[in-house]
Amino acid sequence: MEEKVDHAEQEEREDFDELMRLRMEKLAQLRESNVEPYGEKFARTNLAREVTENYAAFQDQEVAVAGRLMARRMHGKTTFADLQDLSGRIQIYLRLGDLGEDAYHLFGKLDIGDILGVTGRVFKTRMGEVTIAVQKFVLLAKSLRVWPEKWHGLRDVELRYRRRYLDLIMNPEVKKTFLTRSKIIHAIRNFLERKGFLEVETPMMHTVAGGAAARPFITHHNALDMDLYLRIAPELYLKRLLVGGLEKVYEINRNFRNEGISTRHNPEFTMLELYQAYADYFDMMNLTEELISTVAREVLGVMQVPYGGEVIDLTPPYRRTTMIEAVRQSTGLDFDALGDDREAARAAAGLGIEVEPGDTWGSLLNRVFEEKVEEKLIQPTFVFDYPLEVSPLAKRKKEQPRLTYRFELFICGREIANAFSELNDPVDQRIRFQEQAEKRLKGDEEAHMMDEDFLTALEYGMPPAGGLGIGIDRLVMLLTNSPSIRDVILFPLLRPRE
RNA sequence: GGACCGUUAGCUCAACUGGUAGAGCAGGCGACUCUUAAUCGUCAGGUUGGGGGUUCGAUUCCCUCACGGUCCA
Repeated sequence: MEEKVDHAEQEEREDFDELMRLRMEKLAQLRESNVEPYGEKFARTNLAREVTENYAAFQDQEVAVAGRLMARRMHGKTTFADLQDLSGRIQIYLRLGDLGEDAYHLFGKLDIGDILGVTGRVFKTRMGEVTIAVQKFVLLAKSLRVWPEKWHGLRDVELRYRRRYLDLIMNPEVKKTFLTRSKIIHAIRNFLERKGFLEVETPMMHTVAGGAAARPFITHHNALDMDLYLRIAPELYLKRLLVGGLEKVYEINRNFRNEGISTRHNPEFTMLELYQAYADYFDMMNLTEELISTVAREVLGVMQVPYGGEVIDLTPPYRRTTMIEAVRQSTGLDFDALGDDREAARAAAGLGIEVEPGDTWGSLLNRVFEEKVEEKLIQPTFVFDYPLEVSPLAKRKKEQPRLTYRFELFICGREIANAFSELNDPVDQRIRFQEQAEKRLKGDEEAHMMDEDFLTALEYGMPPAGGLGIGIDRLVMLLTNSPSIRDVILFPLLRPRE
């Protein structure tokens, strides 16, 4: 066999093994016989599933479908093969007599993974399978790589993430999960649209990383010669829009947090945040219930969803409890009865909680809740009235000033939503920032940064408002019964190979 | 960051207590005009993740590095 120039170049590639070399040779042979291996537009008439599911309508009709060659069964002068497109698979049937010597021989030279367009008449085989008797076919893209095995598919978790495109083809449930994810986000947008919320986009690159307790990623702007932070939350910009009179706004977009990776954390993740002027956190509870149950109904058609070993009932209303009450029920410890930080420290230590020097009544209440209660909240539960110290952007509770008008929603022991009556008192907000700044000075890298520009906005006057954040990835995990956040993010962050 | 588990052919997996690295699928060649994990024959395919050590001999035991998974922080 004569060496082709491009072929020789390709051979120098390290990952160019024997099997790929064979496919490159086929590619050269195709071009030699005037068959272009990378075709152009193909006018398909139907998706595979439309044809297989409506045989009565398609019987004896001519259809044109396109897809990837996933299996081939050759019997001398006839061949069966499976073509897979977005909708699913359909069997195709080719006969030497129908196609002629050249075309039939060409089909024999194709490989699993090649993308084809076929035209033919729909019929049913003796075994009852809806099949296209191909009259002509065209090669639309030659595949140079060997595809995973047809029966066991692609199992290797690392390869599934690194080559998600293979995962999507080989594992139908993966495609289903991401289609569901898309429907969920679509349903949320529709819901908020109906409620009169305006979708906005706020900066992803911040000069002050605010709105959450988290370490940011740092990047650099060359022309301005300054460091910028990838946002950890859009909160402070969305509230500026409340000052600007937009009244009901939301954003669904990425946040970036420079933290560890786990089954529940990816460094970039998708968050819904919304703000409604003249509302409070109880309005946000109602809205949260309505949103989640509406999405479940519209996307899944059911209110009971399996997750892990549990069945979660998303039918509103959800259980509501204060944090103090939740802690009392689980541990018997009543924080209402604890007078000061020292008493709280003694009581928390009695529960086996490790008490640190700077701990206060509020920080200990939060810690006891996180360590003793959170994981037990399997069915949807609103936990409200969070301690002041851990809620620097929430409005202080009038009759209990160590608490705030804040709640989180827990499902399957995980935080799904976080909301408050927004702090709109600029003087109080400044004090909260100053307290956070002190924590930063003491080495707490997750403490909030002082944001003068945001304070300026508050000083102009922000209407009282309810604000809500929902972690979209975690919601999708719940609604698709996915154990890892990597199962609902198409390209989760991985260290590069080699 | 820590603990544990994993990494063998393109893919999915074997290989006992340390003793010549195998199979299926995919691939090449051949046969076959309703198969569907098609079938039959035949051939080829390996730096056992990288490096080091112990040993007459290492996929196997030890150390180390890389990547991934699970749990914990």
